[in-house]
Amino acid sequence: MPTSDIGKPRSTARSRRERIPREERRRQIIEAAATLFSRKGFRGTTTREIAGAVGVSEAMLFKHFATKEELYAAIIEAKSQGRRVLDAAVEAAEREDDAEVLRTLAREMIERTRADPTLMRLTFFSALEGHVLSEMMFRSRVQQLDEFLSRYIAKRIAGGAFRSADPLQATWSFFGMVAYHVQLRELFGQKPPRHLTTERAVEEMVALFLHGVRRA
Amino acid sequence: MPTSDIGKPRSTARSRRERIPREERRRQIIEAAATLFSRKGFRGTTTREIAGAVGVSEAMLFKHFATKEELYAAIIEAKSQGRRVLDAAVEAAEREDDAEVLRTLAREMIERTRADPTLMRLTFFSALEGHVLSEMMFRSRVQQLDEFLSRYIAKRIAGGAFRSADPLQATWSFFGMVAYHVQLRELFGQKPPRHLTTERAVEEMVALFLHGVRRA
DNA sequence: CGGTGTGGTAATTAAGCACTCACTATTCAT
DNA sequence: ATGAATAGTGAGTGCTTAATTACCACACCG
Repeated sequence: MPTSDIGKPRSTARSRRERIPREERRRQIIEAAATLFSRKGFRGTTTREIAGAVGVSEAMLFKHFATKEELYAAIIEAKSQGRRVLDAAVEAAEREDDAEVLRTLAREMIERTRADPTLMRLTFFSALEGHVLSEMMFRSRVQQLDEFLSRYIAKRIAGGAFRSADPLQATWSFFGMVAYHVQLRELFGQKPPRHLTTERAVEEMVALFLHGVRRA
Repeated sequence: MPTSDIGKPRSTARSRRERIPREERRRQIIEAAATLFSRKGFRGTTTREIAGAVGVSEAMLFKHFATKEELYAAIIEAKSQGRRVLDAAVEAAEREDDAEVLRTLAREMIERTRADPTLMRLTFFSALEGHVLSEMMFRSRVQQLDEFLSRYIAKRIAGGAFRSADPLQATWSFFGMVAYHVQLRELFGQKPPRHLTTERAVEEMVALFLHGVRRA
């Protein structure tokens, strides 16, 4: 690398200064930062890395976000804006098709997390790092699901289809099965035996929830 | 603060240089570091903080552990040495008291984590930060439980007491309920409604596992 | 064509980091 | 007592970090 041209003004080929509109750069930065934070945590990710990933100088980041903290907040806000998981389950709920309600919820949660584990990892990181925004993200994601399923279960109990039980605890139990399934695979890298496909696992969870394991 | 006595040898009151035997200091350091790592992660904790928490100079840490990484390894080793969770469950398993087996496991897991969340938090942090040792810790803690319960379930299926199901998936489903319960309370700070005591939650999990929720 | 706003950079700053070194104090066996 | 071990420290070292500054090139607008 020649040192002679240090400081010289350049207007030649290397000046690959792709001029990109404000909002799009912003999105690029948020996307790159989210990926990195989800992989290495807030503290484990440097602004230099983020800038590098976007292909832009560090100073550019700080034009968009005054502090690293502020960038983090922007990510949380962007990511917690996700579509509702339960659109598909609502229809099954109207038909009172228990198995299908559960199946749909489970499949949707598993599939989404596998497709993009960023959100899950970000959620755990924030919770562990004690970030103020953790609570917000967690609520927006989980609360609506809790309400939907526990309300459905309460209705089925009232209708006599389910035995008497605490609807909220039952909801948490089911989501617990699903969440743990996802954690084992996406977080702890535990690979299940070949015969235990996701399909199969979901069916077993649903069956367990509806019938239990004990005979008669 | 007078500057005149800088560098002067001191043998007076302030020289609170508690001389403590090697092994005990080592334990102190490990304990302090474990607490800090579990609160702020490996990357989020500085060697200065650790030293401060022990009440010792940073240089001292490095007399005991050549690198921060090495200190981390020592923690993992110390912490994964914990007694087996399942001693109490074994006896119930011999009597084939299904409910008691599950109840005991759940209670033990919940109680231990509540008493000292360090291990759980450390496990999540290592998994997220992609630490090599994460796997080790996770395995030593979880594997033996998986084996115990899935073997028990397999036996009960073979004996005709449980309906046919995948024993490993059933195990994960149950531990999922318990793990999620703990995570909600200890990690995400979700406080359950007053009537949902731990006792009650455990009973509901066990009942759900054994009978399911669907009537008849 | 000259100004002005804007997308961009390179170089810098101040603090913080893991880790080291030269040295001091305390213990304890002989 | 004395001296070899060992517990302990204060003051660095070199490097990395988040954040700042000063400056540059281009587009578009009158």
